[in-house]
Amino acid sequence: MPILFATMSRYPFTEIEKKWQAYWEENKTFRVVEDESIPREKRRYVLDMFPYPSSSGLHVGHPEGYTATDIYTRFLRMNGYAVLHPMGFDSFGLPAENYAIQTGTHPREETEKNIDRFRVQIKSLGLSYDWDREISTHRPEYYKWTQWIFLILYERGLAYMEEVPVWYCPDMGTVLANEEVITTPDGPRSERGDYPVERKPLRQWMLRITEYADRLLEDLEDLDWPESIKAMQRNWIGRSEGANVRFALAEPPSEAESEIEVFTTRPDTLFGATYMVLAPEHPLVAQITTSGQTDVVRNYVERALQKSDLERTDLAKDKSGAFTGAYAINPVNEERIPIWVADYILMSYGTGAIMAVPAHDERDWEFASMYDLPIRKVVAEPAAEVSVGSAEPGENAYTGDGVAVNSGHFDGKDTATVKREIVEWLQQLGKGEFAVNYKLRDWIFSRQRYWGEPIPLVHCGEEGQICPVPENQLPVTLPEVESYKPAGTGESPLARVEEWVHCECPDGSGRTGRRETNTMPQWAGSCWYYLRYLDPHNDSEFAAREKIEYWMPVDLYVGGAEHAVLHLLYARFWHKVLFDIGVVNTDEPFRRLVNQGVIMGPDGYRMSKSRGNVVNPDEVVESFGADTLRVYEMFMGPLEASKPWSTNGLQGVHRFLDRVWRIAEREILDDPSPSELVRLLHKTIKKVTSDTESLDFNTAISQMMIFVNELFKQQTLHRDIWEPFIRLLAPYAPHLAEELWERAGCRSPVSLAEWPSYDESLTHDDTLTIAVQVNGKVRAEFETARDTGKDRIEAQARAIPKIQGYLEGRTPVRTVVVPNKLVNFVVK
RNA sequence: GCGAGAGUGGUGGAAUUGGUAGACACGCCAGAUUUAGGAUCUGGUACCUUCGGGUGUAAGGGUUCAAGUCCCUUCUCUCGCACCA
Repeated sequence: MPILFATMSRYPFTEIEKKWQAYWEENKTFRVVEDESIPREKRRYVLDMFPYPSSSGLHVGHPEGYTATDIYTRFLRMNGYAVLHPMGFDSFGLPAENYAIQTGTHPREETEKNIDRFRVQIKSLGLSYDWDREISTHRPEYYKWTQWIFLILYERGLAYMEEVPVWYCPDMGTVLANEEVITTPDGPRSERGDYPVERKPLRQWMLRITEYADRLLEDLEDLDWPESIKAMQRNWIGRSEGANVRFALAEPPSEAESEIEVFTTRPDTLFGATYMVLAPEHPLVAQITTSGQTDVVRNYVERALQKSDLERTDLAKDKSGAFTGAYAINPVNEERIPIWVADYILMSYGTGAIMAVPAHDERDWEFASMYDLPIRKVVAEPAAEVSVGSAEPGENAYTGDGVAVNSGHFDGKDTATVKREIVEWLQQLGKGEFAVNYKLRDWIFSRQRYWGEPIPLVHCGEEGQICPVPENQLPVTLPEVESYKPAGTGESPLARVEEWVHCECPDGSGRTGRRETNTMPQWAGSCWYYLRYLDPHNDSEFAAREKIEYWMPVDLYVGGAEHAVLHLLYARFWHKVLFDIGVVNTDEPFRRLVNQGVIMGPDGYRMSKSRGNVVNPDEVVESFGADTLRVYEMFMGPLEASKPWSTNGLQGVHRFLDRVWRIAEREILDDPSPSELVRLLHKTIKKVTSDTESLDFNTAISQMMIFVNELFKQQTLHRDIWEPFIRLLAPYAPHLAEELWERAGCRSPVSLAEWPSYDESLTHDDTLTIAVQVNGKVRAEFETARDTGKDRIEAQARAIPKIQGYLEGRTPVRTVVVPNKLVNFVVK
């Protein structure tokens, strides 16, 4: 299916675009320096999510966000702002390494090649970046500071090593974070590369992001971010309040293991706990299982551990479990309740054990029904009569709030009160306390890969004491290796480079040490890149304090929603750590966030190579020009909406720019334009100004089209409207605007010209149309002067013969007059 | 199931604080130009109509002089999370 068609254009866009790109580059038109004479409120930091330089090059999704920020940046610049608008590359990552494993070429080679190609492509779009600030995360000058930040985390106890069950990918030979694993019909797989992954306990570097959970949650409040993204982050952090409660074992296997601790959000239902459940991985399972139940339990646990996560978490499947033979004592009523093991309880959440209250939890209800366990109602629905007789379980679990029943001296109290009082009581008994739990886990930070930042630590001496590499020895650079394949031992390829691994301990003791061979995940470099742009060539600091003060925080951050949780949460976490040690000036990095929508293929499906519906921006630039691509992508619809690509729509935009070109072929006259056109210009300036400011680019373009259509109908062209129009067009179609500006004899570049202003009085028409309604239906219209008085308008409306016909013989009820809009006669 | 967002012509989409629904663009129709096609230009284009008008913003109800916009109920779609105790 041909996506592009040849076009007969008389507008020499290729020539124009090359010319002005060269001009901007030579003159460093968009270079920005910290100038203290520019007041704070006239500085802006407008940021794009930097790309991973993949081998397939730019796709049409990239120009969407990049054009949006570019238009906004150019607009601000023309309005006298100093704007920091940088670009760089997130250049560590798996695809380059996988390619290296296959071909033997150094990932750096492939990466640099891709970066060069990306840079050319990005420049061909006429984006106004300050290229002097370009960064790439794989360069030692950059990752020196990524390592430096890691050491801060390490020194503050936020990085630690632990043996954890992790997702291990045999094909890639590496560990992945939970977030990098996706559930598929074929079981859990890696997000990147789509390889199967499995659970395996391994020693890993972890980052204590959970320590920041509350702040990451609370500080979302004040951010100007899409509600959906905030919701996703809240959900991911998953804070829930409740209590930890300890149940004594009826027959403890040992002194040390005499109780089971559970987390519950419903301590008020404690009297309804009729059994307990342990996760199959729970360490107590083996200890407490009675001899008679050993075989059953062992079989069950083995089966459960072999299940993929999908099987285990499939909601549709029936619950399963096994009785351990052991009993626990409910602390509130001394009741003996059975302890089961079941895989609907996850070891990774809470304490890996629960008290089951089947009457008030759907999952427990289902399980209890299946295994015929007792169900006791302890919360009566508020509407129901609270009596002993109504305290029988219904058809389903009742999970709402209500009034306590069957709960000893708590009977009759409402859920909120019981929650509080029961925990206070448990506290006195030493059996429990209030507790908060999070879904958020600590971040598994190490990867057994080559193409990432080496973790700058050395394991020294016999005991393997860990010594950080001091700042003056950073960066710890990647050694050359013979093979990029993982060591196969669960270690990275770096482990095989003996001369690199063996080193002197950096503490100066002369001991020998072994370098940490794990590398950081791809997220590391992108956690702080927005700070490096501030001061990209500084080799004594990650960024100078004055420069941070000058620009931060980021005023507008635009990128895809796919980074809603991971990148944005990690970056916020690192930023808060940097804030805590006092090296950045704000506790949040990105004040305002906007997600551009996905551009779908012309067939309405997500673009993919296999579907063959991928639109290549290079081809669009070649056939229609970068300005057409820019304006079209912005004209498609609201920035945040996902929308399908349309080649016809693209041609429509091209036609618009071509018309502008043909208007420019007229002789420019210095006498004034017809007043109607001047009015239209002022309306256009007003609308384009406010729409550009609010990122409503589609409607701004529509207004420019209206203006051009009108101007096109005129036979003449006057300077008084043409120059302001070119300036309006400049952020959108910068190449064309530069060319027209030069041809109009103005001083280049228009990119740095002043944004046009408008005269409010010229944005309104002198006469306008008033609609006349009878009982809310429009029956007539008439023209009248602007701001005509209410009485006069009503009289004019009443004088219309047709309206008289409607009013005759009817009783007037009231008349509503909205000045400059309408008259509504209400009659009976 | 939970959370977030969205339903407007043949299509993408416009519509200040409630105030003439469908801007702009695509597509389509007619005409001009052209040897023809393409390109370009002009005009038309929500639906129904007995040409008076009537009906229309997912469906139903409500508030109001007036509802795409506010409220309630239902349905559908997209995205995210998903046995989180």
